[in-house]
Amino acid sequence: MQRETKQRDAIRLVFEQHAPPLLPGEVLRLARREVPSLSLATVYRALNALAREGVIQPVALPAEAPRYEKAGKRHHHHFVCRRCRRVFEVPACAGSMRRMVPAGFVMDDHEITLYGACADCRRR
Amino acid sequence: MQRETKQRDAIRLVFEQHAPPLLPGEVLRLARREVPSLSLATVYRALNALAREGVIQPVALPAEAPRYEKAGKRHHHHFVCRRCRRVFEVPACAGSMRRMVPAGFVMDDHEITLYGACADCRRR
DNA sequence: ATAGATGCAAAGGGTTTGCACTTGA
DNA sequence: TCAAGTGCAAACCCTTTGCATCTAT
Repeated sequence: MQRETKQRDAIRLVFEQHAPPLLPGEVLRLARREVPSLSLATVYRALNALAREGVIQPVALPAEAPRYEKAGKRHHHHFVCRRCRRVFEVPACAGSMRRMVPAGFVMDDHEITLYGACADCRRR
Repeated sequence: MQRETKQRDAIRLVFEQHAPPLLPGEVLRLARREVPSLSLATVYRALNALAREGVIQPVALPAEAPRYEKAGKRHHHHFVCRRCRRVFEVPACAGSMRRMVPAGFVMDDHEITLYGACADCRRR
């Protein structure tokens, strides 16, 4: 990503304006507000480039297609609502994971995903 | 899955003999030892059926294709070795996840995945 | 001017499905 | 016997890629 184009600006803007991790298709839909001619291929290319540059980061959730969110957030995890399928940021962490690591293994990262019903779906 | 066929027996057997979560392709390879003519389509159909029946359960790991393992194991999580890509069972759990749940949300399940180097890869 | 970026359509990789044939009960 | 199960190939869905065109520098 060496040039500044209106497509890439639009895609970067989407991540500035949306906190939850987004699917490529959602990025396309949102960025088309700025650039209606935007194609999905360009979105994929931009997502890969922006991720390589560290502007956004991939968010892999179990049984979910890969999403992306703005990079540089502080440590957090995600909550997946089983009803509306929305993904929420959870600013907390469980801590004590070190003791889960089997003897002889070395852990360098961990991922926690919570499942359940979000507040909105709960009310209904 | 109402009939007993040699294909399905072979697939069930694979899960009896292999603890770590398996990919469909691995199931095919292993089950072909019993039934060489086995097709991938049959594996997929059997995996879906066995999962529906609760004989096996899907194991969804972030950024990994869905795997399956024998159902009924006690609560555990998984460790993914970044070097050899093998998946290990971790019999422990971090506990204290309740406090991560945002106000108004209800959590009914959680998934923890640890990443790093397994003992074998560590030695090298 | 020209290398990089875009859009389209085709190609890939993994999973599912339609259909004729086979087989368990 | 005959509905359920199998194997094959085609269909699907999502992501990547080839290529002609466009455009930022």
